[in-house]
Amino acid sequence: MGDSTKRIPQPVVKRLTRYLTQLQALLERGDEWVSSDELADAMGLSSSTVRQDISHLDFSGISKRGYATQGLADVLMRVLGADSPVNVVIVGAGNLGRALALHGNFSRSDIHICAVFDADPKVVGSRIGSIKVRPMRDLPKVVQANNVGIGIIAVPGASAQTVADHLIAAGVAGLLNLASTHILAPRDVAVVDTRILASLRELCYAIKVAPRGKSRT
Amino acid sequence: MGDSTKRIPQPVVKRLTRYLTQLQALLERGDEWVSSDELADAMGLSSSTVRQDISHLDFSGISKRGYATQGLADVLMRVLGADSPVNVVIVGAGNLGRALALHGNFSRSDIHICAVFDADPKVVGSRIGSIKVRPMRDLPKVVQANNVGIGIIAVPGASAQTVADHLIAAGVAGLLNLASTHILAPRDVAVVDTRILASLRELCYAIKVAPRGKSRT
DNA sequence: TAGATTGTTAATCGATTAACAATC
DNA sequence: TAGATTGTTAATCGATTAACAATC
Repeated sequence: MGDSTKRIPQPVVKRLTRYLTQLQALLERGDEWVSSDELADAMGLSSSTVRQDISHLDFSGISKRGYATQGLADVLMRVLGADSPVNVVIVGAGNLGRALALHGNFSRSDIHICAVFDADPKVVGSRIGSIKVRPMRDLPKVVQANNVGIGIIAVPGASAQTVADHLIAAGVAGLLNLASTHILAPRDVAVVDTRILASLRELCYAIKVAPRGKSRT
Repeated sequence: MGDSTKRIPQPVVKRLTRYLTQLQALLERGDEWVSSDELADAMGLSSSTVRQDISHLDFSGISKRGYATQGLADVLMRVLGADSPVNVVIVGAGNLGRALALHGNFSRSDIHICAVFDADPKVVGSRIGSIKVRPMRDLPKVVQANNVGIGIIAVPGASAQTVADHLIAAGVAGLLNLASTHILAPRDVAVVDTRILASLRELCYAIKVAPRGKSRT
């Protein structure tokens, strides 16, 4: 039985976000029930892990039938905080910042991008879709006025820490760091690094130690 | 002492890629030596973890002085496969694909983006920087001709699996998946998900359970 | 030398997996 | 009912941390 008072471990939270994505796909297909085994198969896990993870939630499946897709999705939304909208700002109106601001998935979700900022006066004032790029000095004002919870850092590594400091000072509670450098933040500010370049390096290592064709033991 | 025959655990590889980034920054600053403690501080780890990680490598520090920055960087490059160039293709010439193709960091590294593909005939033929967008039917040819090791999936979730299948059939050994859906691949193909949307959900959870100001125990 | 820092072992911690009784 | 699937406990596995002797 789930105990909503306990903090859910990070690896479990990571998987829960994936379950939610998967459940939403199942809902679109009209599947009313899903078993731990089906979920596990779809995401490359064992059914044991899935059940263990779900046991962190305040939600029960039914023997022989599995989990109610809609019900589980609802609980996950609530637990992950995906049921209440979050305001987000993006700093950096370069290619990556633009791509994120235009990314359709956000508009369909509870994540609302309410402003894009850039330090370059030449970029300030231009439009990304329906969003106007604003100067950095507006940051504190916008963050406070819109109760912005998350700042997305989409600037080169060299300025990432400075931008982070500004966002933290403005009052955001979480940072999504798209730059490749590590960011230092006080403990009460959550930081998630996407590290795309690092992921590529991981891949390079993986294909080096286990090239295709060479079967592993 | 490092044993180059043993596979390095995934969490360690992840951190090694970060060490490399950090070391390269230190090199630019001209630092010749770095201690486990300094590295740990810069990345929010303990010095014990850093030493433990480095012990996987065939590299020794020197008591009282630490690690030779250049030497450690060199070994990391070799171990991670960052010393030999890798050819990469991007599938999807949308905002995200374009952003990646134009991303400066790659050109400065051993990662070489040699082609961008798109299924949309309206996009095929257009240019992204110096790269021309090619039709999907050219994929197998290009992958084989350039010995492409990694395919980057920058398409919407709905077509991600199809694109993955094409890339796998063409012969890539690794996939970087920027779509939010999970991808199934044979065991000899490495897959790394970036899951930007999932990272944002993680952040939502983090700021929900531990909002700023509410000090944790 | 004395002190700082590595390399490594052992202890702790936490996550995953296996197994199975409970149950629909 | 018989069989499938959950929920949960216990066992395993692996990663992190702590500690400290070796060493420059």
